[in-house]
Amino acid sequence: MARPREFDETAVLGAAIQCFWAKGFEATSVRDLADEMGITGASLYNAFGDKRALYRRALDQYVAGSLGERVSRLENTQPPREVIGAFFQEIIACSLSDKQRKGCMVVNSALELAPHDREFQRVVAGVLVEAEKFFRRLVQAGQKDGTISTSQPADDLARVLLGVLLGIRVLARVRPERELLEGMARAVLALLDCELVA
Amino acid sequence: MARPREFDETAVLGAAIQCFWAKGFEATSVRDLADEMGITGASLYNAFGDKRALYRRALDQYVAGSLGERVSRLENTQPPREVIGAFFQEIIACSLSDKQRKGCMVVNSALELAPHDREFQRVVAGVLVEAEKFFRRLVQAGQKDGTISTSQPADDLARVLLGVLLGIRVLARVRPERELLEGMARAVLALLDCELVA
DNA sequence: TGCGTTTTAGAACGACTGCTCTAGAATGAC
DNA sequence: GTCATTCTAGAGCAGTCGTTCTAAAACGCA
Repeated sequence: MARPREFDETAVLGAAIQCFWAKGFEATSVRDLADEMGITGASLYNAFGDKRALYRRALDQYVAGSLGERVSRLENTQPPREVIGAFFQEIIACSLSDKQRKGCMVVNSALELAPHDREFQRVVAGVLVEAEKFFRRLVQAGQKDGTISTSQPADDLARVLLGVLLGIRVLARVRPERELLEGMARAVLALLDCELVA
Repeated sequence: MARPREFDETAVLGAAIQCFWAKGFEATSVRDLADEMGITGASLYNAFGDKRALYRRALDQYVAGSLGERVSRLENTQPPREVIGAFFQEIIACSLSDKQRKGCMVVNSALELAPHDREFQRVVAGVLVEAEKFFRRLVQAGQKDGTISTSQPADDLARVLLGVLLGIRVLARVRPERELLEGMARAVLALLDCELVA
């Protein structure tokens, strides 16, 4: 019928992720994107619509490849308490090795786009709900088999795990210090092993 | 000698804070700023140098008026454990009543400017160090008089309090739900009252 | 009242923005 | 090979960006 597309969509989206992730939405120009993706501006608009739609696609692919991948890889392979510990270890490791200090693209989107854009607010909120549910499943399972403290409701424990996760992601972009990030994780994980006094 | 300035520097900085706080650095134009501040672009450049320097001044004034004010108002007026609780209550209250979802200008700066600008990295890191020290002073005092658990080192407790603070600030911009934010605070505060099992 | 200085307002600068258009090249179905 | 279609490259669009310039207005001091 017609001439087929010359580029691989997943691959060029990967390049777009790198741009948006490192510099944010506003600070990334369409020319930056086209250069990094190895296509021209016209092809970019033809394939993805506009800059905002491209960011949307890039964010989806990022989420699938980071949170999504991590959740499906870790869940159900170890006891729940260990999964939570391993999850935070991974987050800290990738935060500390992130020499460009890109942080987490979901968190970046939460602050730059979500507050002023209904669709992104919905999408980012959805991702954070999924993260919260992930923690809640693990906490509930751990409370059931006695490996996680029942002194706090599972809902609250899941919430605070999510909070510390976001805190680590923010702090790592400004103070990427191992002892700081590990101390935060250590303390919140201790909460899973605690009983209230009196 | 010469014609005096027609505007109050603190007042126009307040207007600049509102712009930068709500929209971020990149998305705020110098024309937006001049309009909101009620001065012309030329006066703005004459008085503050350039856009980046203006942001710097605005951030300083913001920090003094928010974290600085809050710390000096709350510290030493109640037992340390109560100060920490009151601090989080205030943060949650102002996050929930923030209809524009501006969040915290320090956190916003941490993500938008600090990773790519050495000076802002230093300034923001400094503010976060101050917040951490504030929490550490309170935890240490509480551990000394027996009102805060010693099951975790004061350093780690201060770190996790900072982490949850940042987490609340991020989450509130996307999911400003009372039960979610309060649950996070509830759980981390419970850690101050905990003892490890066995 | 004039002088020197510093303010002001608003036009103007080149560079860049997101985006579109015009060509022409490349493809698959017939 | 022909043709309709869809790709590519790159120039070009109007608009906005941060910043500066020009000129006039407003002050303190003599």
